[in-house]
Amino acid sequence: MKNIPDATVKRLSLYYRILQPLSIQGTHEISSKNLASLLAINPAQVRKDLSYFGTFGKRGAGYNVSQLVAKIAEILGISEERKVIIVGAGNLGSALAAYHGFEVFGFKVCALFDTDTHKTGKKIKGIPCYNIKELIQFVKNEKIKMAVIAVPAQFAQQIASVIVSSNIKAILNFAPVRINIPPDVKVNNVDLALELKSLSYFLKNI
Amino acid sequence: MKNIPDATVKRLSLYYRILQPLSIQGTHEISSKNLASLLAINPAQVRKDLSYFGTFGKRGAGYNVSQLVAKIAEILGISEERKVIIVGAGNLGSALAAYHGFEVFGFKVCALFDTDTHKTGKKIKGIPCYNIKELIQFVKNEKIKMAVIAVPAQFAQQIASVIVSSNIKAILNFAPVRINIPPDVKVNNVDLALELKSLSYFLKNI
DNA sequence: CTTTGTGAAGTAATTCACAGCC
DNA sequence: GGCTGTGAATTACTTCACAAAG
Repeated sequence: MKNIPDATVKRLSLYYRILQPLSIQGTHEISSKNLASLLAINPAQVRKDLSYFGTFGKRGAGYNVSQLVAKIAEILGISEERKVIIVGAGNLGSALAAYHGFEVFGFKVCALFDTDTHKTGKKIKGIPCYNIKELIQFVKNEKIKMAVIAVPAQFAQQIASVIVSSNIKAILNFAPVRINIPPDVKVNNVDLALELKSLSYFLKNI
Repeated sequence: MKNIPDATVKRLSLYYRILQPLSIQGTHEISSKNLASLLAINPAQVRKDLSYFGTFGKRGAGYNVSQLVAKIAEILGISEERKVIIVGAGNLGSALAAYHGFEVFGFKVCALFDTDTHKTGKKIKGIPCYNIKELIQFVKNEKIKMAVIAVPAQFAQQIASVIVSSNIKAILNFAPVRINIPPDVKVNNVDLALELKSLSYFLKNI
């Protein structure tokens, strides 16, 4: 497979989110123009993104919605449910545990991990919380493939190392530091303060 | 001012986050090479980013750390504290309210807004929660310039409209939908399910 | 010597524009 | 007529490479 831009993969998610409800409510076909206008992007962008993975459209008509939904689900690997663990059961971690956005889109939060003995051994928002010492075994038993880091910045690196040694290859990092990981592990960073700062810059320059 | 790439502005935040602690612990100077290696990026990138805003370095020596910290703070508009409101006092909203990452970087969460009368009129994690009807007046009185949207997808657009009519020009949107706003308003989207999906794609293609 | 600042070169992503098909 | 698929053109971003300065 060719090198697909990261931006393309993220847009596929957006397409899916638009198309899935349309498919359920019975919309048959959609043109790149219509889909693009729903996302305020360029129609050629939509066509090019899809063309990386094959040719799904009908000239003169557009794309079959339900076919396209199935195809994107397959491309993104969200046909089956993905199990996720969250490390850090503080404010952010437990909010994420309870966040329904994840399950709606096919991700199941299986467990929280923390070091605080006031939290471990209990359920938080319905999700069991374990000690971080149990992480590696749990990941192995439950065949977990994805982890979310929601610990304070100063612990992020050591947690990342534990996660990597558990053989997880995909990490969503909320800690406001860049973490060092082997090249075969993918990290997506969600950096809240950074987003606010970039807004702040915008405000300064209106 | 020329067109500064969005990526440059976001990197400035990263530079700031590295430099600020260095400045406090007394590091005098830093070269673009050193700074770049701390972020695993190219030294020329650092120099080019900074050069958009002026010439701050000393040839042969590098950059004065505390000067640079002050300069970046000024560029990003984080010299003064920025007041922020959060709309939506559910799991995510209240977690964000309690998230210390914001205040550490100079943002103060002044209020939460919700429609649920079980929440309004109370304090949540120490932050007062008001009814959304009071939003416009509050923003005016308190001179709020930034808002965070943490409501479910189906309400995001109408909340965005309220925020826009309150004359706020910068929005951080956590709802998993693209919201339509006038071109003079800046929206940064933080899309958690999207980040997970892009990880999922990565896992499929190892 | 070292390191900056920056035009020029090189990459990557997006958009155009049109041939080909319905 | 309408719309896709895609090479070509454009735009945006990154990296190189070197003159100028300490």
